[in-house]
Amino acid sequence: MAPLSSCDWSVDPTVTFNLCVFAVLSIRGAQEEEPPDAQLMRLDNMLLAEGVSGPEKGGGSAAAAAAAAASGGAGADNSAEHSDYRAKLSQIRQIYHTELEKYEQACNEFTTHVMNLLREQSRTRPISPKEIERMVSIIHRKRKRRNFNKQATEILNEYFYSHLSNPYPSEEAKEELAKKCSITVSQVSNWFGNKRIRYKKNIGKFQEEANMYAAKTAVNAANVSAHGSQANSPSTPNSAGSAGSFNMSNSGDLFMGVQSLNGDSYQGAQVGANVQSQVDTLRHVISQTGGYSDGLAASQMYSPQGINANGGWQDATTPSSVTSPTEGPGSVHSDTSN
DNA sequence: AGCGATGATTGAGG
DNA sequence: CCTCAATCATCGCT
Repeated sequence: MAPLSSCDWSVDPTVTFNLCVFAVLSIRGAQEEEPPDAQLMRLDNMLLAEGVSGPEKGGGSAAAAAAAAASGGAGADNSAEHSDYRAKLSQIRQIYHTELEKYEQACNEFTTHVMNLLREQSRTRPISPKEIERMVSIIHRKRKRRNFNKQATEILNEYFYSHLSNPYPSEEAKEELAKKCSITVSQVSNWFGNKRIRYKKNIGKFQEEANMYAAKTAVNAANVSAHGSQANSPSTPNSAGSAGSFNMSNSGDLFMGVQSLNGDSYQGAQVGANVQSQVDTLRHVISQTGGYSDGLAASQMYSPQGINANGGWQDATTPSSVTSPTEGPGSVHSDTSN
């Protein structure tokens, strides 16, 4: 909260830089923009249809005024009310647009300032155009937490649960996930970090979810490898976001994750493990959904095998570390670096 | 308003 | 730099 105020535009650019980005972005409470999310799109459309394409609460002076106007104008005579409303609306619209203009101008100013800083920095260290571009895109994005949309969450969950034995996506995988979910790689990292911890903390709570995604993954996999019968995909459109597109290259994870609880032990049988895992998963899920799945018993069913007593994921060999350094230095948390 | 869920941040440890 | 763990801040539902 507070540290933002300590933004100093004249110190070492390297440090100052990010601070300033944050400062400016949070100071201006202007428009909520760039909603990758359907609900916001709807809201935007609504406002558009209303004639005031604008912000919601908070910085939305226009919106507030609109509300005031609406309630104030009500109760009057019909025709008078009408013209009154219209006048106020246009007023609001005007205000909105001037504010918007101001905002954009400030935004541009800041952007050029940032670019100047970057140019300055480029004297001491190499700065790629890509980096500059990224910065600019950061500036133009509103920073406020938003839940990921359903599809993104589904994609992430599918990956998580199908790699339950080692839920550490490589840099590459992260990038792919990020692309699919329309979020940044850092967000993917955050998500997995949170997920791992929260899952581990309360496995029982996630049982249902785990089963659900296991089933889903199994079904998808089954569809994909549906004995080569192409074009026979049943009504499941299997939209771009579904796990199928992950190649299931590693469905062995799912295999391990699920089956070791039955004591079955085709451990080494890698041949056809793909299909085997699907069958297993389905069987498991069926037995779960079909009968007595209760929290306690369930909590032993799934992943625990992957987690050791220390609370680690047994083989914490994090492959993500130095796998494909597409991204050089400066890869921090949060989209600051993206 | 209260509350749980969830995305982001921070600090420690490797 | 990554992960974990704790924590914060906001969302979204009731």
